[in-house]
Amino acid sequence: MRPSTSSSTKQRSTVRFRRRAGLRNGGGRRRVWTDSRPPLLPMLRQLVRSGKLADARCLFDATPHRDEVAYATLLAGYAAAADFPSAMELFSRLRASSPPHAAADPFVLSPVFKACASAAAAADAGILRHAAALHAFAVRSSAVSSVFVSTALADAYAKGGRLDLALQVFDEMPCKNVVSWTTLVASLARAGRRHDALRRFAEMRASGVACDSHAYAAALTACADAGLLPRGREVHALCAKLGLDATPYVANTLATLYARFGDVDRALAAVSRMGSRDVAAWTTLIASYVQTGREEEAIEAFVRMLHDESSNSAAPNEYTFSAVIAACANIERVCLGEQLHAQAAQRGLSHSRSVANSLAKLYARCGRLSAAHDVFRGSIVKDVVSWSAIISGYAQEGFAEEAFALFSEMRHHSSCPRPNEFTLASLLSVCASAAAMDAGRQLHVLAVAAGLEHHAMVRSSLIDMYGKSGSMSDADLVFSNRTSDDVISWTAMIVGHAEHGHSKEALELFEEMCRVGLKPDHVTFIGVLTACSHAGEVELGLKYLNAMSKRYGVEPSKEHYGCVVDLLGRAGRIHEAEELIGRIAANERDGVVWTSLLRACAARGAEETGKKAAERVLQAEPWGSGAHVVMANLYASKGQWREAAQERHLMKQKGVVKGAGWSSVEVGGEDRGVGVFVSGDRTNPQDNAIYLMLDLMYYGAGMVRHIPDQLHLGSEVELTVN
DNA sequence: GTAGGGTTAG
Repeated sequence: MRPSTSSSTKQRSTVRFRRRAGLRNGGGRRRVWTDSRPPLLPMLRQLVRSGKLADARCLFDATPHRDEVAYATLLAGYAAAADFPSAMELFSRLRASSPPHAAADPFVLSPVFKACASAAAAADAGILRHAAALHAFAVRSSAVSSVFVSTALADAYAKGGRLDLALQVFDEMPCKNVVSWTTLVASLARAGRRHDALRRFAEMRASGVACDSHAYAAALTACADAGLLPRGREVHALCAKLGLDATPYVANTLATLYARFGDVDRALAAVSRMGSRDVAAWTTLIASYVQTGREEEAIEAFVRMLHDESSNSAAPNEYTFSAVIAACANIERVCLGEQLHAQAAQRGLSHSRSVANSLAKLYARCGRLSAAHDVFRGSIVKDVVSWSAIISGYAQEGFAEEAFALFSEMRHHSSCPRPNEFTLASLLSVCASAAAMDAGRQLHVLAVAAGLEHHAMVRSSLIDMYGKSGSMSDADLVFSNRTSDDVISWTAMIVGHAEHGHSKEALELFEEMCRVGLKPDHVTFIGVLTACSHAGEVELGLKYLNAMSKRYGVEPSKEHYGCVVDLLGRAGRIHEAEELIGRIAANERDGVVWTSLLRACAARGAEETGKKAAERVLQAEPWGSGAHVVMANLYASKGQWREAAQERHLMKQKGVVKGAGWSSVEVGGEDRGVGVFVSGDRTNPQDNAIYLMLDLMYYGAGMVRHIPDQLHLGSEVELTVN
């Protein structure tokens, strides 16, 4: 081939690239092409492609004639290896040794920004200063008008947590193509602004840009994270039309979307559309099982994957370990979880953020908060998931103060992760169980500010929090303002009304929920049966219990039977209640249902059945004191003082101690907190003042009505304010 | 010789 031909082809293609890249003065400057180029490039390319960057660098350094193409090739290698320092060093050398236009070449600058983006994604906090300096250079040299350069720059800003700067770069792009649009969509979604991401996706389609599989994958991720199944279905239809639903990226995203909504069949169908199963596909499969409550199958799939590992290239990675450890967490198999912890450590994966996060969840879920805490404190980079995991761990164990302290620490942390729906939901659940509505309201404000108030997870937690704090009107306000429907929000409303004794509202909501096509779950039926119980609607309760499996496909569990046992017992239908207990699977029968029956017997003075129930309670919970107390009361109510005393004696003999009852109250003022009342506690420094106030209160109350003699509370109750 | 996407953890 004659050099002149080769050279002119090169120049034409360069001009074409510049036009496509949107460079303003596209063909304005010329490259100097040597007629007899040394065979540097093919060898360099080969070394870079096989990842031998050190060798590539030796070759590069040993070659006297190096043009921008050689620089760009090596820079691309550094970018792919996420080696920002090397990329920066090489770029600086080019700037120092060549005329300015060499460093301003989009082919050179783009990989430098890409390396920047990878470093930013790896939470390298110092990277933003470099990005800004390079940005300034790109503006001065006009390289920023290349869509390649500006896209990579915007991506670096977005991954470094400066979405504002990224958006600015996007806005100033002279032209956008499918890649820059996709970067924009993905950046917004990653920052938690999923609705904005979807708006931009719509804008992108309207602008006439042809979407590819990358674009659909980004949009589907936004749908899945925003909790928008219908939108996800629409996007699915769009990409299915183009046949893009079988590409691995899209298929995995689709599976995630459906699994997140509990539709394991569609999730599995999506995975099976892929030709071969790589690590990500295996991981998606395992994760789909986990998210749909099929943990055993998840673990089996993981084992199958390990068996395939030797013959296949699909070795589990950090994401896989995350998923399977999460499976162990859900079903509280801490021993298996520990083994996986060791396995991951052996493979050098235990310090990866995702593995650490699921380990924290595992230990927290299995009641080993200190182990969870160690994992959390031991992880070097913490993201919003790490914080949410540990906050949720404390929240689920009822440690409200610790949960809020961690939340405050998170908000003051240097990386300052934005709270998301998981963080808020965990904290709201703590507020709900502590009936701390003030804190709950503040979280509500935070949710609005973060644009998360319409997320199903947040909405249902808000409804639950207001309901449990006693304000059904606030719960109703949140519920009425909903922009989409989900089972959990409806259920929270039903349970809220049921627990407030608004049985009619609860049951009406239930019927309406079924009318709009939502499928009630087992929690919904707890609410329904509680409502029946509070209203004394025995027949209705029995009707719903029978309809559960027949009509709604929800198998009643011991909790449901327990509600109805309680209902029958309160109505005095003790025999039927006893019969119903017989319908609970023997291995599920626990002390709770027998306690319900026992209480009913006590209320009705049904001594014989009561004795039997008490026996069963004691069989199930030999350490418990409830049965003895109730039986003692039963005997006492019938004037059988000797039997009553015998029960008390029995308790003492067995060394059973009734745990101290406690209660809590929100304390306002400067140092807001939750005060805990506990019987027999003398730790409060202000106990004299508290005593005095209590005496005054009892005195006041005594003026109004007679205080029964057996309530010697004045001498027992003290107040502890934490 | 240049830019974007998937799987995970709460």
